[in-house]
Amino acid sequence: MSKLLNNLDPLPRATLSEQVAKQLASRITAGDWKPGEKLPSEAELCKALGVGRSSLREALTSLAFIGLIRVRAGGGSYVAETPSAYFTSSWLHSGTLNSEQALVEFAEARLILETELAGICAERITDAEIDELNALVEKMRDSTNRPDEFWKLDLSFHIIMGRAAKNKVLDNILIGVRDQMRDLISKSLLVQEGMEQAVVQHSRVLDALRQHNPQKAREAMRQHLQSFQRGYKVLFAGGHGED
Amino acid sequence: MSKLLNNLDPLPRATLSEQVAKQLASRITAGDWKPGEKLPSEAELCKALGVGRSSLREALTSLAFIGLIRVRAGGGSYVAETPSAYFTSSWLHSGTLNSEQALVEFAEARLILETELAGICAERITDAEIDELNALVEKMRDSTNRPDEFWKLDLSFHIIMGRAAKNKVLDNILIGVRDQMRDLISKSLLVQEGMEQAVVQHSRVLDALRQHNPQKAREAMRQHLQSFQRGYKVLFAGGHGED
DNA sequence: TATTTTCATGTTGTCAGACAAGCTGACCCG
DNA sequence: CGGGTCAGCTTGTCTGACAACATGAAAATA
Repeated sequence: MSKLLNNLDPLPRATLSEQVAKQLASRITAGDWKPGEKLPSEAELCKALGVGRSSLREALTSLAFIGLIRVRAGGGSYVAETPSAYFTSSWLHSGTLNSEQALVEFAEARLILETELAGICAERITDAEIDELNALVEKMRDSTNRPDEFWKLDLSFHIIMGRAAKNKVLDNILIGVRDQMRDLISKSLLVQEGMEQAVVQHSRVLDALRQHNPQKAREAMRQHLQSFQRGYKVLFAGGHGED
Repeated sequence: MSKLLNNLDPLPRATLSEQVAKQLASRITAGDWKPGEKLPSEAELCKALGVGRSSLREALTSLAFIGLIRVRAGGGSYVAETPSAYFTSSWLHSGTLNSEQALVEFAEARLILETELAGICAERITDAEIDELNALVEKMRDSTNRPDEFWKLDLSFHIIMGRAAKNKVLDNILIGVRDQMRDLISKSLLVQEGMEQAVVQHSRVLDALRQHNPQKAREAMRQHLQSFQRGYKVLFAGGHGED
């Protein structure tokens, strides 16, 4: 039931309004329209894009909802001055992760976030949560020959840690960042002895958490992620030209 | 032209589809429909909410765009199993920042992010960027009697630092977090000698950046933010019942 | 002339209807 | 019992219509 059904991209049969939304979004982030500038009217955009008003409006309301644009009834649509809100959604939808630079930045962000999270987690984790993590590590030990199974356990470990840190804000941010790197994470485990290493490293992190030692937890997590980074760098250097 | 036009909430003249989107979103996050569950059909929702299909669909496509729900053509709408993407937008639209707990979490997240950002910034900042920051600190020195002016400079300082760190991912995350705390940040400067302190602390951070000393930069930034936290804690303890 | 009022025009908000495309389950046939 | 067919429901998209709103120009007023 779960052979290799894991990473099948749900074939991009995107709806029209979604395509329009993405296109407009990338146009805006690319700078075709700058913050504060007025977009063409709906009628013009419809004609230019060759879509009906419904589709266009669904796209515009989506962009307005995430705060990329601002629409004034009767007055037109404007690129928001502070498109701060956009950061998550833009990652999600416009595939920023193809450039190596973006990848490096994501990895760095994850390293920082996950390291510090481990630190505060060490201060706040409960015994029950420690038991959960322990069970996971045990399972991981038995799954080093099943990559797809293993990577789920790996992810669970980090998710439980996120909960155990008792900071939903950080947890959510980290979930978003991880989500962006999902494919990469699962692939990097396939590199050489990625999984054996990961087991050892996770159990080191767990030890530090068990001792409620933030400094040690941070250090263990940092080592884990750095070796992960080495893993995917090999991957990236090796398989360059897809899409 | 800019007297007290700063923090005027743009009077919630919300569009119908926006109201619907928010209502459905809060229903979902509240657990009325759980991840994986099927929402009622568009026709039913229209009748229940008393809105036309356009408005409802604009709401649904917005929620689909941010990944809260998944819509299958001909098959219905379903709450997404992994609503991770939602975190930003949920902050933005449903005012999560009223509870003290959320506030503490945001402050902690900001402390971590901004501290680490200062660290990598120290490694990568250019001379031109240092000059920019220096000019800002000078201006701050002369603005300790104009809070609204001062807080803009304060914000600019952090924004330039964000750029100088050369990591857009972290920068964007931090922008989002700061955006959530915007009101709080500006208010906390009014507390006692908030601004005089801030000038000193910013210049300490700047010194560390000028020396390209990550450790020192982190420490200076941590002190800055911790004193900021003390500031707003006073504020929060003092003025409890607004709204 | 200077200021205010009015208003025509363009733009967005919302509704309703129509049809295509897609999904689902029941029914029927081999 | 297995498999194909089809009716009915659901979403995707287009079109047309009208209300609400915004804006700038023309007109009325001081």
